[in-house]
Amino acid sequence: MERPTATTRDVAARAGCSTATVSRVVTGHGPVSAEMQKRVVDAALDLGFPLQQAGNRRRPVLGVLVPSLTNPVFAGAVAGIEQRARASELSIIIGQSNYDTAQELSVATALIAERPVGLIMTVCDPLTSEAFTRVQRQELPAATIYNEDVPEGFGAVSVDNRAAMRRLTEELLSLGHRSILFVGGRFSSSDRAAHRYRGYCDAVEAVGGRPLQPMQVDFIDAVQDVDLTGAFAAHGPTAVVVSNDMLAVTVIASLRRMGLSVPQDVSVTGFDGIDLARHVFPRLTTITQPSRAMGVLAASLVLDVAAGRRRPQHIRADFTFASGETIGPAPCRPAAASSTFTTGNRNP
Amino acid sequence: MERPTATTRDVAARAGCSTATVSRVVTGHGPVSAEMQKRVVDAALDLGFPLQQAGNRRRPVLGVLVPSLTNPVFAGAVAGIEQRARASELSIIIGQSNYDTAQELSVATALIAERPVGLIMTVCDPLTSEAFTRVQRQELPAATIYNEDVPEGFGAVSVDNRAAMRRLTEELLSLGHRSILFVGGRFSSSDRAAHRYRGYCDAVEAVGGRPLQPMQVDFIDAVQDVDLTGAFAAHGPTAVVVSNDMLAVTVIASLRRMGLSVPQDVSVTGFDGIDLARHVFPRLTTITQPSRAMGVLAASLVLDVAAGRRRPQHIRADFTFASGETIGPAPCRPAAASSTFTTGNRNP
DNA sequence: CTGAAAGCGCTTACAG
DNA sequence: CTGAAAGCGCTTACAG
Repeated sequence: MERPTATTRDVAARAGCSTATVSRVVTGHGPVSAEMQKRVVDAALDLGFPLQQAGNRRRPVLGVLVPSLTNPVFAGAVAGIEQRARASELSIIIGQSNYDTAQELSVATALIAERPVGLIMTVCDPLTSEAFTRVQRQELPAATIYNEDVPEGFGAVSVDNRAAMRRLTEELLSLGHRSILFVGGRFSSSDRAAHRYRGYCDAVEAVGGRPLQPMQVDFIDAVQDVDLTGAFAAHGPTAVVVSNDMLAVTVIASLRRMGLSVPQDVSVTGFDGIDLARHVFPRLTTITQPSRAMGVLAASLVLDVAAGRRRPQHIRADFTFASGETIGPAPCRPAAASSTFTTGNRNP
Repeated sequence: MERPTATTRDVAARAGCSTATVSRVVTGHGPVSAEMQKRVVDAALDLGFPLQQAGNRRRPVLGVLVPSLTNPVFAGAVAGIEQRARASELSIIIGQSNYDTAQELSVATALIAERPVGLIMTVCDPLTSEAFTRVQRQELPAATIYNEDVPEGFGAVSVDNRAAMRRLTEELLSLGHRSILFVGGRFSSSDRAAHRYRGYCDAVEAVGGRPLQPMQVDFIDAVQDVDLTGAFAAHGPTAVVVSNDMLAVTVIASLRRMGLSVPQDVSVTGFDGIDLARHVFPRLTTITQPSRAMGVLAASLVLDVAAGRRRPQHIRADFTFASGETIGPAPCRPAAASSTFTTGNRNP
């Protein structure tokens, strides 16, 4: 894997010139005749001496750490980061944590070792993330994206998750729903889910209701079936607020399998606003985050900080309420009372 | 952005030792006392001298070039590549071409300049891609993923796109469909689409039919609406085979807007088998490619070639037919005859 | 435009 | 364990 790399001396010998001339060709600094240029380049290619078209030295890189690339929210942000990085002639290096704090730490360590110009990351939870504190210690220009509870002095780009989920829940309350279930990723793996749950609680408590316990789902990206029978038996919810679109689509499929139709029997909302949410039927009611733009913003911030042009700051991106077809008026009779469901529930 | 980096000499001065000792601490080679280790590390941190925990040198990298990260097919492959690369202590560097040959070339050039251990890429079309030939000239361990028509001696991982699309089309033919429309990305941006179209032709011609002209859509990833009115007016198809899942979901939404229901009025198939395709309603009938596994395979191949353990080879991954609910028997009366549609078509 | 030579940053046997 | 010194790969004023 490591062939003993040729040196400028080797190239000089083969090209019949001095190492100085080789160096001039390689760096692109200093005058070289076209003839000599060609001889040196040929010799370099023959010997496999690293000599790229323009700028043979590795470009500075920007490190990116996300939970998963297969969730379009993160892929969208990364796409934005890549676009912004490329505009500044930077490459991006990517690692995935798979929503796991141990992997998060090892990937962050590896990214730091690449000596990136800066780092952009979504960690499980900044309050507990070792990866996060390690990056802080490095005093590397860095910003989180999507995360909440990021300390001052560290960059951050996010929407107001709590307010956004409150908005969604209020929509359901105004449609008459009084038993609303929250389904999200495990809070220890996603501070976003935790904050969204708080927004749900805000809305429910504001009308004098009592929030239900959150249903936390283990997930990586392969969205499995979600077993909602227990929660439906216990609470008979007429609506489910789900903490992200991918999971919401799965929840809808699970409900359908339970014999419940959306939105007639149960209303469902998502969160993120991935492209597909707009095209599925029924169209998902959700909160849209400008993922790609948030990626661009985060990259710009980190690059500006790295260049000493700006202080790290917290940026709140605007979310929008994406009206869809997955919510409707609360049915008179809660879904849990439907025969399909209660029958199914008697079985172990 | 480029502060004049401190040298070993500076660190040595501050730590009160020789440059040799500094070098030993930095490289981790050679004996150093715990006391001295600490002094040098402190001095290095104070001066911002690059000195990471373990292995301060940049890890070798694997370059990855994909059309777009926001299409889950590519994100899935990249996730697999990242996983495999990490297992070998490599980082991955990523670039997107946005399905554009010019960007493809500039990104490829940038990736080559990073001196990667190897390169994995999906190009618009290997037969015409300058990026592809440039990588070939570099004699860098490399493999395409998803692409067809890759020359021998270059690695490749893909499913048999033509056979897979033939399989899908045959399914529709067996349901009685005789006017089937092919909708895909522009062939100049996607050799996959071109090959899939051939598979469609194979199936149609095998039953003595005449293939329709392909409808080629410009796309990046923000899947827009697809205007199918012209094609429906001209051919009155009872089925649409779409060259990827993302686009298929958009096509279904467009048909719905035209007042046509799937699969009652029109059958639709996708291609790729992205996670969401399994969960949307009606469940998409499609071909599933093992994207993540293909990413792992491609990464393994390139790493093996780089290590001299294997020759570049072409690997065909198995596709599976994913039965769904978006296809049904051909209706007696073609969809084009529906009143909604023909009326709309009279307007300019 | 080119090379000999000085120099820079880093590493590494060689002494002690 | 540590340093003085030699050395390596590369770059860059300095002559010509």
